[in-house]
Amino acid sequence: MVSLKDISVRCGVSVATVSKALNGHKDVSEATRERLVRTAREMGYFPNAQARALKTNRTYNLGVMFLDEAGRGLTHEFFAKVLNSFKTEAELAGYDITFISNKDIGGRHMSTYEHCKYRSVDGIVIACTDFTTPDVFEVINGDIPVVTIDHIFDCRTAIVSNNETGMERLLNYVADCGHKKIAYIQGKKSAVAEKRLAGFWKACMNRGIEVRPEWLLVGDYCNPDNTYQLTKKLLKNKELPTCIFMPDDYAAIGGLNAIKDAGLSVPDDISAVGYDGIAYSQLLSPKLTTYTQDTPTIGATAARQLISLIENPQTTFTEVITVDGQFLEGGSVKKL
Amino acid sequence: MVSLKDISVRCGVSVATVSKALNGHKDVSEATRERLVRTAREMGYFPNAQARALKTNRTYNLGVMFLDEAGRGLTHEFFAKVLNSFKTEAELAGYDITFISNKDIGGRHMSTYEHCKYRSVDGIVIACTDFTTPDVFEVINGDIPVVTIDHIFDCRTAIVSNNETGMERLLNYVADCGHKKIAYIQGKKSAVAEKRLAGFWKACMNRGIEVRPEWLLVGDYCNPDNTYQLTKKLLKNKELPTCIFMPDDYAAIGGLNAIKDAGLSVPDDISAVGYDGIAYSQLLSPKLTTYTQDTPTIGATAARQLISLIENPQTTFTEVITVDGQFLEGGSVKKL
DNA sequence: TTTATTAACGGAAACGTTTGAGAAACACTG
DNA sequence: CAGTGTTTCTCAAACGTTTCCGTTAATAAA
Repeated sequence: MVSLKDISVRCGVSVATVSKALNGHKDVSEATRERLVRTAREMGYFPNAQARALKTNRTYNLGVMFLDEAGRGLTHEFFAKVLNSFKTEAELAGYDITFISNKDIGGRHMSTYEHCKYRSVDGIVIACTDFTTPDVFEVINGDIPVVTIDHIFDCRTAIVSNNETGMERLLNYVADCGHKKIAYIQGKKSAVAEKRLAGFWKACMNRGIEVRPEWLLVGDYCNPDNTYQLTKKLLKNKELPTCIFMPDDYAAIGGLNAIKDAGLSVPDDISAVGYDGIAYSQLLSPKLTTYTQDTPTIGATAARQLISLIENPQTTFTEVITVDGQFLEGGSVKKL
Repeated sequence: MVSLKDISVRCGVSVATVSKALNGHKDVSEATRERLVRTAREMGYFPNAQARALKTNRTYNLGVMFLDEAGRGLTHEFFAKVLNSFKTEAELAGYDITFISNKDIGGRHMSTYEHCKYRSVDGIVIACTDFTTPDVFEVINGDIPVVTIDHIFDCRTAIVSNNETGMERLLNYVADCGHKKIAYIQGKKSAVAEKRLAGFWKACMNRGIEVRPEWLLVGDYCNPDNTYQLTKKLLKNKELPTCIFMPDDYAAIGGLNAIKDAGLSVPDDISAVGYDGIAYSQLLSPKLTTYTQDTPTIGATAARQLISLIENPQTTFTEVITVDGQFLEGGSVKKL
């Protein structure tokens, strides 16, 4: 690989001058800068990322902390989509991304935060299903810039999906369709689950809809089997709800199967809604009525905020940014 | 961060000795090694990855080149699953992964290979839908260890799914069920598509099944809309096939919808099979009969091979490793 | 006792950058 | 013309490692 030194000997200047010219410093004449930049290009020069990082403590690497209890990781569609847009936006600014996690390296255990230090990432984005682990706390309390997704910590920037208003929107639609007997299967205890439940309650109050405790179940996100079981249980009640809120689109598939297996049909006998707006949901028939999370914006915003935090530490304030999703009308809710 | 120097002053030895002790060199006494290792642990020492890389030209970073024409990236389930197991296996050996691609950084365009050089990755895994791009060739012809997934280059290790025998297995099952009139929608031109088609032809020959040209269509992988259209077209034929081979499970959803929209039912009126064995396929009703690709093994094998190539360049030979999948019987094929 | 060998450790250069402190040259001010 | 600035460039140290080579002391061989 061609180094600064190679360019400097070719052009008869010092290494320092080449470095400054390429980095746009002021104390180098326009003529020599132009000459140096040109030969650098001709010789196919690229800065050595390691050497640069060693000097500047800036790696142009962003750490990505993705963790879900099921261990689906990248297979989790929400994560995958957010990561995809995060990555795209980060690369636009010259950053690459590195997955960080706790791991054993050379017999020595390394926490996630230690992993970050080891790799010297410039910033970290956290998107976990569980934000209460020691690993998360260690990162949050560390001195590396952090943005979190769908969870709010004090003094840290957070990008959150509008889970509360999204769920309100969904319920209002269902109520508009004339439904009054509504069941709700929520995902596992988490900030997201609480926000959605809050939106559900709030909207029910507003619309004068009674929320029956026996129709309020706690299950898992992204777990069709679990939702299948819970839906089955729900359908054993004396009085059936006319509409079921599924934890999310993917889990909903299990719920829909349970309804079908019970000899009922969607939406004629019973209606259902999901959450997320994943691609699959629109391939079902009927299409699932759901609320799409704006994953492209969430990921891109997270990247922009994180990079701003890194590059302008003094002028960037930690804040909570809410990203609105979009209601998606399918055919899974019957108009009564 | 605590450095080798910090440890050396604390213990009253030279930096060189600390380095050697921690790296398990022979010329340091057992007593001092033990002492140094202990205090290193106490002081929370971790090697500085940049400095080490600068000296050794080893970053313990593996480059991942994922590219599909649709730009789905991580959202592509096959890629996501392979990457997941690749990552897990790599981390076990102390490697992290970096996504590599061609990009513009600081006004200067960087090819994928240049990106690799810039980041000094130790090895590269390529999993693309299109292996004929200049970017791929540049990487293949470069001097960094490479393994490819589902595509074979001369003198490069490849991990390939058993697309040919997998498809044979699938056709044999369908033939066993009594089907003789079979349609086949293949994915876009690629090594994978060719292998599968070869398996299909071969098995048809063996079973004495006639392959009619009007039942042989070329479409896209992972594109339900496209498969919907093609299936619709297929169903307009005078004589209908009794079974349709869809490009893959995900695309199959579109195909199944087309069948349903034509007023036909699966498998009573027409049978269908997919390929891949994605989770979603088993949530359909009827469950899709398909052939599961062993993504965990593919990813893990790729990682192990790549690391072996890096760490034992002399004893590791480039080879083609075939990973077998598994036939998955659903209910989408009618027994005639 | 002398010599050769080995074990344990230190010195110092090197990897490719960045950057503050200075130096040389020149132009301006009063 | 002395002093002051400005522009443009070089020097050299530093970042944290690794590794070759040299040194010392101790031990084994002769």
